[in-house]
Amino acid sequence: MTDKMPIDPENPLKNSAFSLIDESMDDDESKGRIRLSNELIILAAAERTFSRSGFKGTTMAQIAEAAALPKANIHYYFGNKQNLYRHVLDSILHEWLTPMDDITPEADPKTALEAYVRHKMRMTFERPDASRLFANELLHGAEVINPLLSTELKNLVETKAAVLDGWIAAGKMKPVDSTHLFFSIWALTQTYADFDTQICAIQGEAAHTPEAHERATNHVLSMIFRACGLE
Amino acid sequence: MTDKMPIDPENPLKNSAFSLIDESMDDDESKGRIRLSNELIILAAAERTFSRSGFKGTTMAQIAEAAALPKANIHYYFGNKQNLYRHVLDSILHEWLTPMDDITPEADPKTALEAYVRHKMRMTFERPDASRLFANELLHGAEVINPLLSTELKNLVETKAAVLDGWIAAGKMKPVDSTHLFFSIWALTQTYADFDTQICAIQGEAAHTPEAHERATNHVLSMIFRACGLE
DNA sequence: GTCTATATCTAGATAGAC
DNA sequence: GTCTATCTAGATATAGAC
Repeated sequence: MTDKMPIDPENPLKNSAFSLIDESMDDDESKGRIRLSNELIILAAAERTFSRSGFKGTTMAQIAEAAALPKANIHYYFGNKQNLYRHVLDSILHEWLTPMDDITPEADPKTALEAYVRHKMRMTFERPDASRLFANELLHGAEVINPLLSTELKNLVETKAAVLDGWIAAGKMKPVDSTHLFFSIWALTQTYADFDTQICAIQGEAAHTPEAHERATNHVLSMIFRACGLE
Repeated sequence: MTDKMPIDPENPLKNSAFSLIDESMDDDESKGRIRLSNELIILAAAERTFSRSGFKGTTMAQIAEAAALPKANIHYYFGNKQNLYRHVLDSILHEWLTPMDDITPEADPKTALEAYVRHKMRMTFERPDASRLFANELLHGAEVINPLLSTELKNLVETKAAVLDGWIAAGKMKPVDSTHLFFSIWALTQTYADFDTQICAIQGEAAHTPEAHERATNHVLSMIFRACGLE
């Protein structure tokens, strides 16, 4: 399974079932070129800033500075802080909840799990801010995304856990608690973004080199494979 | 290894090497009974409130309400918000960084790791607010505790990783990346507190029953044992 | 030692000139 | 469509009565 193809943050599976935004005014045609470009700049700046300081900890002035735009423009484009936050979360959600697609009854367990874990690790290293923003939202009760978690995510996990149970029943892998295995995969992978501070404190700046990323990926893969008796 | 003995939040290993507080005015004798009692009430209220809403998201008024004391009293006892936060973090740190003591060269790998994992899982379920507060601090760059992480914690992990490497060299367990194994244990255990919202969304309120706690503990133990070839 | 009343400051939001 | 100047709400912190 390749580890090369980078993830394009600007193309998160349009028309996904997951969305926090009410009016689907996503048709880019109706927006001016400048507006569209500025919105993307603001969203990127907001993701970085919210990620570092949380919702309350972030000020509109900080976002404006990060976007190199006057503060009032942020309000002009997104109305208020809450609404901007929802848009940022929405742009992350698609990517976060979709890479499980590889896990199907017909797939080979080792190949499918490796693809999934590698996908999660790549997201962790390429978009750590997105991971931390999502983590922060969960950590504080997920007021905004809870509705989506208990419907879409719940269904998704139940479906995929059933696939794992099928593999186990067919003797293709060792018995594991399939639902908890997903919690474990999320925990093992996302910790490299969410608690990067701690990892850096222990390993130093070297934790950010490609070699360190590969070492981490191999470790996590090994954990999952051993858990499933796949090596 | 027993899973029964509860952790006493009011007795976190006095005289530990880890501390964020400058003046060691911890000698309880010099403080009035009322002051001491009120300080504990405030610290507990602050832990809950900071945990739910983060540092900026928490207001002194919320803490005062949770402590059932007038707002001005919080300032009277702790001076300002920052200082109160440091005290709360300090009271958590001891517990967080010490339960690795069981991991010594002489110990049996399976017994020692099981004790450590069970200890972490118990803390996760008994003091989820403390776990989330710590997670939040890391997530946002650990401005307050970074100094301690890159000294005390770094040393601790290096020492304990060497113990694991010794076990591996002695053929007592399968080769693993010992440093990353600690990251994995922390991630696997703390996820049940930090991302409880997500787990609840998937498993429902049943996630909070003793049976669910046991199921989670067994799953995590199994993950670690299989990773180390200990079952 | 306790708490009410208040000063001060910060940040979200907007009016209105350009 | 852009941005300066300003309003207002709400939070930290404290002065001073009890």
